[in-house]
Amino acid sequence: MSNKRPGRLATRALIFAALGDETRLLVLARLSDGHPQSISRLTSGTNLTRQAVTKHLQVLAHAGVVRNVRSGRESLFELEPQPIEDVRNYLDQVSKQWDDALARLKAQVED
Amino acid sequence: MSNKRPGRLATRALIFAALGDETRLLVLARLSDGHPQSISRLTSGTNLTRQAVTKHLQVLAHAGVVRNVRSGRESLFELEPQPIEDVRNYLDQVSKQWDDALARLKAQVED
DNA sequence: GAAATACGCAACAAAATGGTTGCGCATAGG
DNA sequence: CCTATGCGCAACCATTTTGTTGCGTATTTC
Repeated sequence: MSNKRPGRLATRALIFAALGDETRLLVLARLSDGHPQSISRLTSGTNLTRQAVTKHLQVLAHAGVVRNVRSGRESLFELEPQPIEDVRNYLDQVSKQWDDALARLKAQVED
Repeated sequence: MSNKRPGRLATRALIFAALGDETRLLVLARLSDGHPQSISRLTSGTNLTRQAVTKHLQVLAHAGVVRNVRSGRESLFELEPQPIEDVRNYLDQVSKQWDDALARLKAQVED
């Protein structure tokens, strides 16, 4: 029984990796206004080709950060907030662990 | 005068990219206890070579997520919380924009 | 129905990434 | 002093990523 499931850590790494590109952050910012947008629309404003933007969108979609909906001849993408929430909470947790650890170290020194 | 400065977006992309790897997330978790640790120590517990871990640490250091301090013959690494705070706040902002946008859309529909 | 728009698929190329091995140097400890 | 430990550097390799071009297909629009 090999565990083929990605695991939480791998999932988070995937999400972070998806966010680790300037173009994709730009796309993300554009989609954060709540309006689904087509690939062509998202392409305008970048200096890339439509296919390049398509690939970036697929990376985001594979990480679950974005969802695709087909409408007529257009392929619309909208933001999916849940994965972002996930990594946001994760970073909160890391920060908290760090703070707590520092507090403990400081208390130990002052003892 | 070309602007050589990375820019906020590029900086954030760099940080996210640094977090976008399972091994590096593991290292991060290990360092979040506040204790600086040597490369050899961080290598134990992974199935990688010391050089591989060194490269991962360099990626993290280049993103500013981690800081290197030399102590004798050991190269210690400790977590640097500021970049993590930065992207954490950024994700907060994205989430808020999304929520606000949805609220506006909903209000418009119910109108 | 013909032209324009939006897209998908595939092949390809260049560059970045993730990892290894081999080597040499510095420092700690018996 | 000599040995073991911890690192750094460089070469090298395989894979993935990032981007392009070319072409075919579906859907509007006139």
